[in-house]
Amino acid sequence: MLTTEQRTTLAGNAWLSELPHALQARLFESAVSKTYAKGQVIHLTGDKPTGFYGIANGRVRVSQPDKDGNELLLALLHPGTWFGEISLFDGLPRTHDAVAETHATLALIPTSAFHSMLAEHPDFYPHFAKLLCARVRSAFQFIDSSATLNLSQQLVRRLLMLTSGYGQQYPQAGAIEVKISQESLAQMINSSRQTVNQLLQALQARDLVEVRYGKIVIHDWQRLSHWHANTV
Amino acid sequence: MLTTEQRTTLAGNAWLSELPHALQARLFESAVSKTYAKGQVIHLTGDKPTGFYGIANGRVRVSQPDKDGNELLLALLHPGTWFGEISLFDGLPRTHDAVAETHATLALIPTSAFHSMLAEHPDFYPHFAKLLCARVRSAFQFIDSSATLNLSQQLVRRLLMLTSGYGQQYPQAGAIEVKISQESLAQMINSSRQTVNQLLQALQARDLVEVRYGKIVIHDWQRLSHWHANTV
DNA sequence: GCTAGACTGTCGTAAAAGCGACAATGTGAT
DNA sequence: ATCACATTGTCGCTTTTACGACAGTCTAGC
Repeated sequence: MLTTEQRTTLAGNAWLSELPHALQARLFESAVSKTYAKGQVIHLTGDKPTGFYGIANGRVRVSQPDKDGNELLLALLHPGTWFGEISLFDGLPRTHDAVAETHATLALIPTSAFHSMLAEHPDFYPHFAKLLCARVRSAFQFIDSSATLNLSQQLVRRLLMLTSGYGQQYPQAGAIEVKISQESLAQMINSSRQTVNQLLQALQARDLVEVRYGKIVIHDWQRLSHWHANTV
Repeated sequence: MLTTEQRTTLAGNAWLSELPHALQARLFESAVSKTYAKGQVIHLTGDKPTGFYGIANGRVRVSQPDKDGNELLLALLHPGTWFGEISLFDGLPRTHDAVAETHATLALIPTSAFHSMLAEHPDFYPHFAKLLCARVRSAFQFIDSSATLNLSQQLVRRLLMLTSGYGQQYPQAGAIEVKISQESLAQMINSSRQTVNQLLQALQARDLVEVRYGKIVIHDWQRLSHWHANTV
């Protein structure tokens, strides 16, 4: 069972808040509350789909291990974000690892409950199709723009992408801490640690980010986003 | 109306060929045949959705104009490929331009016909969900790997991506001609014309591609794909 | 509190890629 | 057939980035 507070958080999501109330209610009915300890694995690349997850609280890292065993961070998911729908619809294995970065509570809608819900209410389908579309659009935008950005722009875009849940999340209100080393950031944009350090220093000088030990703090997501849009 | 030959081509697609016969038949029923002259626009970025397209013959360029007005090629679609489903499901404007590269015949399933088909047969939904999932998976794979590839690998991956319809197309059997200047290719991987020229020469020396005036010829897609997989 | 290990900041040097220039070649229009 | 124009191939030179090295700083765990 989910608490009222958890439901409020889960409903405060761009996609879910626009769903008809009947669907929202049905989702919450089917949801099972699961808690994860810090560092606990939610699912791994290659796992069979177990269900559709919504984050009630805590933070989830979505990543992939690369060939050298390093973690390649794809997204940092915040409360209110739903994920895991892809494996649910095509039945294929998970494409990424999901790990609880902090102690976290997730709403899980198990595969069977999910499918029986859709069987009962086929009119719910279009809403999930829209969610998938949002992911595709977000990903295509990323691919298109990777052609024209210099390193600094790529770095900022990665930071924005990491913290915006791939087209689903509302931008976070307060400061966002991205726990990632400069080494890992460098890997993500195909660059070197030293160069990333320089770029981050430059961004910090403009008050766009704060560079800390093992993490980047984004105090004003909107500001960073605007800067990115205007320098492209 | 579509000819039998056109139907055979349209059904020879990885996604469509696995659909239940009832859905295939229904798609063909709703389809309108449209022909386009070489260079004719099918739809532009920002257009309202008109329907779901399948290529019966000819070749379609999917691109976006960049800020300098240059064409940023995203995909080269071959007979048997279906496209345009994203705007159909979320009702939002087109994300790309689609232009007939050669004289082309397309099957168009108009928006209204598409939606009434789904209203009548909600059991068709999962199949379209799978198509969307394939796009998402293909795009995510692209994003993940862009972190770890050097220029040459990025170039090859773009060529493969351009010619594989973003997770939908079977690899083409014969030689594939990618009509694109080295200048445009350079733009796509954030590099310079001169560098792309060197990289292409190197690939040509290994018989992986043939460099011609204004185009790249891929004689053996599988071979290029294997080379790419093994050098990562 | 202390300590081991991880991370950051900043050198200098080496390697890679960008970029202007220009000759040579292919293509489509007339 | 000719011609204008786009594209390629290949110089150098300049700029950017990678990479090794090392000192200083932070954090988690005991």
